[in-house]
Amino acid sequence: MSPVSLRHGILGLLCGRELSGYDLTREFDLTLANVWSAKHSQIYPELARLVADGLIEQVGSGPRGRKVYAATEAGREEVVAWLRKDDPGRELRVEVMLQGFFWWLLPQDEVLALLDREQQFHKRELARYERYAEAGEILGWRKSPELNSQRIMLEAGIRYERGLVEWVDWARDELSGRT
Amino acid sequence: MSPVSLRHGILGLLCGRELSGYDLTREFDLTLANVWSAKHSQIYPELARLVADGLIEQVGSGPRGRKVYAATEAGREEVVAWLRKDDPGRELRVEVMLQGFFWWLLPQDEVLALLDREQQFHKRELARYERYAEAGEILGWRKSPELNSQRIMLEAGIRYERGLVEWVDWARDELSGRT
DNA sequence: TATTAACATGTAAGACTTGACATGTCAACT
DNA sequence: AGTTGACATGTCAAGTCTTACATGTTAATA
Repeated sequence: MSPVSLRHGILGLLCGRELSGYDLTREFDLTLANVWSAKHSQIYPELARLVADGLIEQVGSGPRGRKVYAATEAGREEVVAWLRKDDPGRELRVEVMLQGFFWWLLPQDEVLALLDREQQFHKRELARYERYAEAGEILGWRKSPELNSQRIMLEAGIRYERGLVEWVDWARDELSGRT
Repeated sequence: MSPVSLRHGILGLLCGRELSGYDLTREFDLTLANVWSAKHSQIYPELARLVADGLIEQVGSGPRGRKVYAATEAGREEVVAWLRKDDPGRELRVEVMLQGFFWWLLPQDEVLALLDREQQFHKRELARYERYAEAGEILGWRKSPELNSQRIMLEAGIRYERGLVEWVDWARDELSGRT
């Protein structure tokens, strides 16, 4: 078997558009990386496997050896089956949150500094997402179903970041001996 | 090098309490799994490496071959250094969120059903966390700094789950052609 | 007293991911 | 004409994680 979610991520993107390995890499970096990251060193071999399995096919080529792929009918069916499967993974794996469990080992002022750092990070992410949402509002998310799904996931990101920004305020209060 | 975050997660727990491999496995399952999961098959070998590196030591034993460990001074320093490192990982890797990007491939009624499923899941998680928070409120989080850190991370979980529950409402609205 | 469930530790193969290595093309600028 | 940076594809070793295998003990219950 090949990397199951990565495989389906690639396949899903190729259901919407024709893309090269390079395009896919950028797509993962720019948008999907927020929930599932992948490097080109994983993507290229997977493309070869997907072709071998008849789930995608090369539909064109371009300068610099560029190869463009699209999902086959079998590929679309595979993605849909994946979307319908019973229990998709919901596990998180976030180092900084693991660290949080051990913050009590640091002096309080350092913890407060770390909380500031986290809040700044999440504020920046939030702003980035909101800019992106606004830009999309203008260009029109409703144009394509693909963009619509993207908008919905972007909203999840916005709420995630907003939640963490507010969480830091709460944590600061809690630490600084709020009554 | 050994699994860096796993190693520090174990080490962090052993800074607070004396625990066996079995205890650590349960601890990961019960609380840490929400941000970083680990199986016993990873934990036991890592314990051996940590002993070899002088970061923990066996401080006791019990029935059924139970071995109890605690962090050494060097181990504590290692954790603190880890907590102070510049950019801890913040990447997420959530299959169901990846799937969301491709929901447009399903008919709308199925997407609404999936959203329901997600909301139910997150409502249950939220309830579980809130029960846990309440229980802790009674028993007193402020008793130990370790519990205090745990409470702060629990709050992050509560806000995370609450955010996703509310996100589903938003998404439902968006899909069902809100004006 | 027999069975079951929880306790307890470990190993190994295979799956997945990362980071480094490796190579080469094309367009724009100096 | 030379340089730089973005485009573009690929491989490999090492690190990380999961699943299944493997074994044995202790306490509680039937």
